[in-house]
Amino acid sequence: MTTPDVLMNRLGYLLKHAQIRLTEEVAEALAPFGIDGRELAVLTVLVAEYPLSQLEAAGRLGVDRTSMVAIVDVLEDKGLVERRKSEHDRRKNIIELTPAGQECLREAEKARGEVERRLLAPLGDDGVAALIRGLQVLVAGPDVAGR
Amino acid sequence: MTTPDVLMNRLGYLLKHAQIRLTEEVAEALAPFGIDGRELAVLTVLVAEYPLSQLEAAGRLGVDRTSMVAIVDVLEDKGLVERRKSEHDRRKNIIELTPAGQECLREAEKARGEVERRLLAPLGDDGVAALIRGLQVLVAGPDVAGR
DNA sequence: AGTGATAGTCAGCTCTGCTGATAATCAGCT
DNA sequence: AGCTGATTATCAGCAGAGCTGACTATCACT
Repeated sequence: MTTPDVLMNRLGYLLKHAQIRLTEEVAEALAPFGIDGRELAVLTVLVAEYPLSQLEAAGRLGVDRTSMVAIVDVLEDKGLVERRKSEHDRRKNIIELTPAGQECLREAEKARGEVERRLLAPLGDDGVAALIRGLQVLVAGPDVAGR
Repeated sequence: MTTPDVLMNRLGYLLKHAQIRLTEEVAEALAPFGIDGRELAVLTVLVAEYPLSQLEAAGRLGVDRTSMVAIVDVLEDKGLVERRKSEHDRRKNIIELTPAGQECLREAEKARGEVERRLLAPLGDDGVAALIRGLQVLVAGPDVAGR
């Protein structure tokens, strides 16, 4: 490792490369299911208290509404989700998991969890909790501090 | 915040949005200096035990050699660094900080540090150390566990 | 009926990062 | 010295992700 110490304490460097590493490992683990981490996140968020529209799903994931169009296109081509016009508001596309999508979600989520556990194993439970907590503070600002 | 809890524990979501947030805040803090976080990282890494070539700098930052060309172009246009042919190996471009670059590095680095401290303040010293440690493990694999 | 807002879609732009090719230079071998 | 293969910087071009702006269909309110 030729990375100098000064970089190993820079938050920007660490976040960027941690994400690269995680994305690679997750992509490898999800390859057998024919999806990537971004698509799995969409499948995950679709299981909610009520059926979500594209815009609602996009909002929960923090992606753009126009990006969601392409992602749903791909997932629909793969037979994992279906678009359905909402009966209450015909502007909305309700996105529903197909049975294949539910199966894919279950299995892929299991594989993703194993990757995370493996990568974080050296940290121990306390270390993992502290990492998650730190990232939550970064994402949400100080509001989340009291959780 | 409409983000469901299930996402706030997903490493991928947290890493991505933590990086987005940090990039925004750092960009704002660095705007007065006319550089962004990526360029500041290059300036930082140039201060080393010996003068670095473009390839060496790229290696330390984990960016591609072809990307480094464009970054150095920009920094050179801004008058912060200068390319100089190595005398020992005329294939290499030695990248040197100009006086303006050194001044910019000092001030910008101070501003970046303040942003990080502010964002991480709710965590306390122990929380910050645990976050850094967790990210280092993610980046470097389990080899770093014993540090 | 009419007006303004909302949801989905599409075309097109930017940014980043990468591959592949090229020219200059170096190092090792004969 | 000459030849060969590797290395450095550069450039053109491609792919992915995210965004803006425009358009259509639909809704909510008056």
